[in-house]
Amino acid sequence: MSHRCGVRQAQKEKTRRALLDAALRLLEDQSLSSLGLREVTRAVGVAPAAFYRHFRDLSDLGVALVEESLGSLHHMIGAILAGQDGDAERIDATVAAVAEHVRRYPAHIRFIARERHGGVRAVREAIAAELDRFADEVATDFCPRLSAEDWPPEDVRMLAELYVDHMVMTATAFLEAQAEHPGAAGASGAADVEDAVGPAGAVGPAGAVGPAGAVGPAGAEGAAGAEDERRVAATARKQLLLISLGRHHWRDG
Amino acid sequence: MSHRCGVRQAQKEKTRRALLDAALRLLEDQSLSSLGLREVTRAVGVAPAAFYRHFRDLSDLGVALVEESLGSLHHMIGAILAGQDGDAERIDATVAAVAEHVRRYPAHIRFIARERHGGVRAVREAIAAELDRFADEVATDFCPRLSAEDWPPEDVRMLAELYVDHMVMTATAFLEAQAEHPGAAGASGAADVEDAVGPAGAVGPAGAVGPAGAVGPAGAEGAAGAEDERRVAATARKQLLLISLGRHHWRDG
DNA sequence: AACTTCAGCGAACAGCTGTTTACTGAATGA
DNA sequence: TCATTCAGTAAACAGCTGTTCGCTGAAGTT
Repeated sequence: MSHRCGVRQAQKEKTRRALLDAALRLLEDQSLSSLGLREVTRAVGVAPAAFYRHFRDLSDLGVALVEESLGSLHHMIGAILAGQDGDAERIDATVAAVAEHVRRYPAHIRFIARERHGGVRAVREAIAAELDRFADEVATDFCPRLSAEDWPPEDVRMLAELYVDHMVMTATAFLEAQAEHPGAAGASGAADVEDAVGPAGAVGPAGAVGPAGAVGPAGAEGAAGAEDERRVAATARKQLLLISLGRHHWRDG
Repeated sequence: MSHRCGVRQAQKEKTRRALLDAALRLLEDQSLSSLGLREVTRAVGVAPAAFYRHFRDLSDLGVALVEESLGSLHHMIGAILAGQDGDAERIDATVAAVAEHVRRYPAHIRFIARERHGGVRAVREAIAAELDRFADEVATDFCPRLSAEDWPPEDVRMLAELYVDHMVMTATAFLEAQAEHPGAAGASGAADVEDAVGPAGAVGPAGAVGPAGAVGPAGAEGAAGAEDERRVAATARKQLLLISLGRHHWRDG
């Protein structure tokens, strides 16, 4: 038995992905501790027992979703901090990047916002650990600029945590602004779940239950939503500007 | 029928309180959307059907909890903003007040943190509305100082939102710091639930199930918890100081 | 004293939940 | 080619859920 074969592992990964995507979609309307195992398998079209081939628990699935959801954000932040432009420009780029990220993966950041203080301990701790790593990253990326001005490490850390928390806050504010006016989102991030059943491939009652697709009429009504979004962006920019202002005068006394 | 009688209304209010308290206690370990109606009535010791005499839904109970939880905070903030001391002193007083409030009513602010982005729409909206009122209050209390420096109202609002969000963040940080090391909390806020059964007063299986009291051994191990709490307080103070610094230089550039 | 109100009761309802069991049959490896 | 692995199946388990029903008896009213 070679440890990596191919077709078999690929099909398993396929239904694993389907389970994750289905759970993420169901979690837009409820929280993880109220999500049912059968609910997820029913949405995918597999037997309830199949779930245990991939996850021990629903909280296990939740932890996997955490790494996935914050992993995508992880890449974004590196690109932003690399931009060595002026103060205001970097702020603008940051806010724009967060806005686009929320527009592209709404379910991911909704999940993070909802479960950060949610009812499942393991997921809470996973999110906290990942956000801590985020703060580390921000701190080390800011350190070269700030240590030259005699910033003690603990103050750098304090600033980094403020930035990370503010980023999460801004992201959820964008989410709420967009949630009230659906608008037209691009790739919803969740691949189609059809024919992920597996080898046995019984026709079964898969997908016949109801909650398959059905995103909505998707009318062209992005007017009010765009305005709300712009208001959130303006507030976030000003808040970051104010923080930057305080940062520049931090070591004055 | 006089609209206020006495004994009858008082007993009804008594079990209503018991339901609210029991729900708040159960919500320390799970989120509202996973809380069961029977779970609450069982904890109080009443029949499931009795629930409907007081609330239409569990989300209805949730909205009631929101007003109660944030109402207590509402009083605190007025006292803080009344203190006209210097910048650093007001910050110290604020952080200390938040810390004590969290120590006194942990379940309240845990509920707010958990359900602010939770799975129940009505509760989310109630919390958002109440936090908006908070921001209004902060803005109008800060306005006399700032409008003298030509602050436009929208900038005042921006600052107020930053303060409110930071307060919520600080409160949840305190909560997590205390949650890891239980320590000895004062009044837990939840009155005893015993003999709130009602007129019929059947002996029944009330409280015999298990989750009645049992807070824990409550050993004297407040050392590590106090240190974490002090660290959170120090960070919060510095962040508020940095924001104040930015606020003073806002109208310069 | 007779009458009305109404908070709480017990019982029953259909429907759902997580988990275990023994099984099947395609992909894999010798 | 034959034996093995193992992702997925159907069925059954006990237990729980929200909600509705008619009833009871103390509190309140006239």
